[in-house]
Amino acid sequence: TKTAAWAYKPESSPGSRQIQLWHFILELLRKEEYHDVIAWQGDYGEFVIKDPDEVARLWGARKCKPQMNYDKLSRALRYYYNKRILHKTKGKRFTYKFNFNKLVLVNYPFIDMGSGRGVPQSAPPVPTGGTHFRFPPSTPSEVLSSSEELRSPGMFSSVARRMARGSVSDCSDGTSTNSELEEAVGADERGVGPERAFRGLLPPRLPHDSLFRVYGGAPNPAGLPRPAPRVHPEPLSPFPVSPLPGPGGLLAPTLSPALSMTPTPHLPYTPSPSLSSPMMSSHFSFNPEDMKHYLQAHTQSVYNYHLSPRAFIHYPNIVIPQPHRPTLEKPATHHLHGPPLPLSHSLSQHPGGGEEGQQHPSPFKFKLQPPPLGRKQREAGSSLAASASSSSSNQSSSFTGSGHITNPALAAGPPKIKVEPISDIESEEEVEVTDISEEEELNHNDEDDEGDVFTPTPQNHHHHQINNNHQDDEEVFKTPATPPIGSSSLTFPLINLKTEPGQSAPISPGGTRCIPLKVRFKRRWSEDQKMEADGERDEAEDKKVRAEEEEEGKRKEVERRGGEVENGGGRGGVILGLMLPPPPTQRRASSELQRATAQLSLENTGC
DNA sequence: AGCGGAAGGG
DNA sequence: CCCTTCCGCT
Repeated sequence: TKTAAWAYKPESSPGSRQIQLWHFILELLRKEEYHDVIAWQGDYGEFVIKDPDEVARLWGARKCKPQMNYDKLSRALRYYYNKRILHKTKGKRFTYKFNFNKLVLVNYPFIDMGSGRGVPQSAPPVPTGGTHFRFPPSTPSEVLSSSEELRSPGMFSSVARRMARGSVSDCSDGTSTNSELEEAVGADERGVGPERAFRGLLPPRLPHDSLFRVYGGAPNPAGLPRPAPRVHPEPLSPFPVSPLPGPGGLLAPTLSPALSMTPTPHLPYTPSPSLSSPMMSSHFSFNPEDMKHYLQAHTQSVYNYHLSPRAFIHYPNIVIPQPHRPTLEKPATHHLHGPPLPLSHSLSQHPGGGEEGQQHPSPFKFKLQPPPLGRKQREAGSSLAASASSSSSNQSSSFTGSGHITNPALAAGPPKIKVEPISDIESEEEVEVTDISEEEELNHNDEDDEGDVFTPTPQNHHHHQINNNHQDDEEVFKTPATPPIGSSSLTFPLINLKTEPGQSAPISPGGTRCIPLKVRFKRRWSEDQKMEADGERDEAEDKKVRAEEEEEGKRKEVERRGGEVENGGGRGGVILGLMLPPPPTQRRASSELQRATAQLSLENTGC
């Protein structure tokens, strides 16, 4: 369809037969068995290929390309740069970093990347950026774009089943290494399934991740007896689900990095302080009330963790009560303080609700959004003037075009840029999560976040080198923004919630108000952008990157001027999963739903 | 080590 | 589209 079709295709999803390299990488990353080969290391989303040859071998095995080697594999990885799925961590050998800014989970119904076992509950959905946030379709078909298999309503099981199996094995010889396979499959059969899906998939990060866990409503297929039990929320965890170490001793990161935020970007997972609040009911539903609670909890957590204001989720029309905090409290971002507020927000599970209706969980798939458009000139060696004709103007760019906002720099004719992989923009409709802009270098702490700060455009001065080395410093995490409200997308009624302009925005410890979605989105990208912008930008001043940046820059401009421009259209990101809350009618998915998460592994057929 | 163009395959 | 293969340049 118009939108990044390929991204939505099941084939692009984890678990699909046609595995994509990045899915594969993620798969390896989540498996402990491969920790000596490839593992998360460094910054958030950063991973190191410890054994390039082995990774290449595995990849080759999966793709049945015996001739695969790191040189080739790395070429493939480099193509991701343009897609913005990955980027290279400069200065670190064999180290790449996922641009989770661009990756967002889409439809991940219940992703619990948490501990395998337990799985608790899901968290309320956090809209990730898009301008139009859409709630989950009632029927799977809506969710699944076009896949035959996925489309059918009953398909959940089959899908789950398929997804459940996966392994990284060798083509020819039977060297298969799928350790989890059986387990997963077994689980699936029992109706459990997907919950473990993302386990280990992402880099460990802060507790907030759990907050974002989504819960979609998918129930496990027919009432299956739920074997194991869920875990309760960890007492110490602020959110319902706490990342408990998996059986393997590994803890499973829980959510998509894209959604997570953390004050401290360290690899090692650190247990979070506990927060549980009475306020949060144990179960989360997507009705306004619950939503409110959720938001409140979130807000509170933000406070508790001294997170940046940008972390506030802002749902339009919903006013989030301010957490009660004794005085302002720690504006500064230091370590967390001791006694967290109790916040519990476990989600629901009403077992009883009867067999839930059926909601089929949507198998989640990875959605990719096309990279920014923008650089499409390139080909015609000379004539760029007539560009309009040749290059298609994208819709998304449309708004951009409106402007007169041209950045001088941008205005300058972009040199040739290769469009190559960049897919064209997608339409804006859909669940796009686009519109996230980047920029902002973080000045430690939020601060300027407020109105959108403008991006430090590479105005040229060469800067420091790009090593990201110490970037640890900081990084406030960015929160996924909430859906734009105005958009028609909201399906459930939030309207009742009152909103007051004044109050609508939660205030950060520092007194900062909630920033507009757009801004927030922008912020989300900032981290990477920061790196990229500062670093890469310097180096790669000209190049495609530049084009992209420019585009973004324009966008920003627009935003700035226009204030909140609603649609953005912009660039998209790859979405790992977007969580869609269940429609009001079908809520209560409960635990079963949670379990609905599918196993991501891909299958490796014998070649 | 890493980058990215070019061509080709499925 | 998404690599895979080859390759020259840094």
